[in-house]
Amino acid sequence: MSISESKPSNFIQEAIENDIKTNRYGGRVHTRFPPEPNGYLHIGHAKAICIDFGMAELFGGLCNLRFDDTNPVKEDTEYVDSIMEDIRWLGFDWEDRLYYASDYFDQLYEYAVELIKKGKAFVCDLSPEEIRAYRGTLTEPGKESPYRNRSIEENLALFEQMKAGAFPDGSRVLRAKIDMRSPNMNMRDPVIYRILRATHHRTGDKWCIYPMYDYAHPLSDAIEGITHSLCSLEFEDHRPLYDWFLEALEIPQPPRQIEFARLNLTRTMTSKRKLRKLIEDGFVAGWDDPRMPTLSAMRRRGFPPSAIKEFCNRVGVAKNNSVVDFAQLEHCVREELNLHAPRIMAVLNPLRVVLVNYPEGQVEEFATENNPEDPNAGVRHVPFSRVVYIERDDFMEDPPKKFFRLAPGREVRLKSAYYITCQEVVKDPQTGEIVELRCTYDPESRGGSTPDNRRVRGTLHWVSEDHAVKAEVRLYDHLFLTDDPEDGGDYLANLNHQSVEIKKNCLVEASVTAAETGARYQFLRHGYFSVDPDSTADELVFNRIVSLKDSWGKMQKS
RNA sequence: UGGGGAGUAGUGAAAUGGUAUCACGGCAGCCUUUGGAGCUGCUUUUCCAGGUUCGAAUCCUGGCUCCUCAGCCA
Repeated sequence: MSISESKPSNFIQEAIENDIKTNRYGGRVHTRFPPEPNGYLHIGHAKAICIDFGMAELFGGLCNLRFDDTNPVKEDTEYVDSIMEDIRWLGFDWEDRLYYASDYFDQLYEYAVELIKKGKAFVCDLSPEEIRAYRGTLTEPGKESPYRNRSIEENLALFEQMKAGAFPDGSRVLRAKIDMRSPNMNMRDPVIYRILRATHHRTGDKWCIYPMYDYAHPLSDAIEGITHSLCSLEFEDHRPLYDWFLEALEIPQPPRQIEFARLNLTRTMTSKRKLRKLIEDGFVAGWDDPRMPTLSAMRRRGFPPSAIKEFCNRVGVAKNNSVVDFAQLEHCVREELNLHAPRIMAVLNPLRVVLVNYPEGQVEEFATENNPEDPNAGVRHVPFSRVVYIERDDFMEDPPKKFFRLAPGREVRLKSAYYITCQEVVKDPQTGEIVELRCTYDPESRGGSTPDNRRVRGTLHWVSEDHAVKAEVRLYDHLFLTDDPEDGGDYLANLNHQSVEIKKNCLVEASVTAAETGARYQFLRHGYFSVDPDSTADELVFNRIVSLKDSWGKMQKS
């Protein structure tokens, strides 16, 4: 099956197909992903990346990475590196096509001179406040600047002086001469160059004038030979301006801007300012705290990049503002990990179990499958002995009807090992807390089944006391309690104060001691976990990526 | 209230004048050496009102609701 058949079609794909059919760009498809290096990429960017690179891939075209760095006061090279890392992690490749809008500053300046010569741009001396006042409102037309009809020669001279640093910051701008009466605010003689003395992360102090996005973007696209410039919906009413620059400068085969709705997720906030506040207030540890919606956080948490890509494919491409259920993402993560994550046994809340009739000092090894979904994953051997630990939640002294696990007098299976029956519950005389279970095992049930084929309802995971290793496990939950973090108007009020639970004394199978950072496992009956970089030679630290679906847990809640 | 967009099950998407389809979620059942996974079934939809048509989610007219634009941000 080809890629185009496995994905539902969308309007952008159709538009590109049509352009190919009509030979609009000589059959070429060339897109670009244009981040501003002013912050970390988040899950919303992942959708844009998948669309930009994905469309090019689908049609055998190319996608450039271009940093849209036209505002030096906001941008930093620190972000450049993290953005590249995130895109690569998602599995996309811009090959040798790494560009910066700042690479084009000279060319962009020449284009501006050309606009002036064509009488399509002018230097305006109005202050920012005056420009705002002259712009008019949504319902009233704007007024033309008194500087609008300067001669070409004067504009040329002034613009050159702007570039040369003759004027203070903010004192003058270069504006496109379009239409102050346009109902589209973007066409009311927009500013295209401003004076700004700031050190640029790439061009240093070479420039004291910088182009605006609306001007730099279409021309950067044109310079790179971009055919389809895909962006989000809020740029829809910038499109006439995008086209205006290309037409004014008589760009042949001008690129075409197509807008799509950005991704929103339930229980997720992507506002840079608000996320920063969560960090500053110490609510999360940083931009890569596994609860954050950034790609670096998702990577640390253990989300497989393929799951994120699959998720982006599934949510589709459309023009309506939407909010996708986080469960959809979790589903993609589980689907991927179910197929590929090796299984191990880990006990998060250990309860000691002594098998009273099992010989002291004896150790057996039981073969158990690494992944029942993947026959090629093989088996491993787990050690078993007289004292094991099971999950505290897997025992109840006075169990309700549908509890299929261990209880006094009841028999259950220890996965791949033996059937055991609970004979005695040992409690702390002071607190009444259950400290130990004394059970018998059935030697006939070796490997987990008996000759008489009798059934047991429950199968528990376990670890051997003498062989298990201690680990820290971090259980994550959503950062917000409400689907919409802004519900009620205050996102801080909706914060989930139990969004992380750190469990210090977990016991995991010795087979994972050598696990590398980032390795992903399924902890049997719990969920999927990855090795956090906080792990040391002495102790592994695991992040819960996502839990397994838990029908027992669900029953208990209702 | 000017301009630009968008309205299809709870959520996201498809259907391009011809049986409203898919995924997620929820619910029920089957199966199970993971209460996982898998399988089966159910759940539930074209913003409203007119019109054109044998036939409308799709075309036309009018309305409603939501998003978006008044940075020398991107």
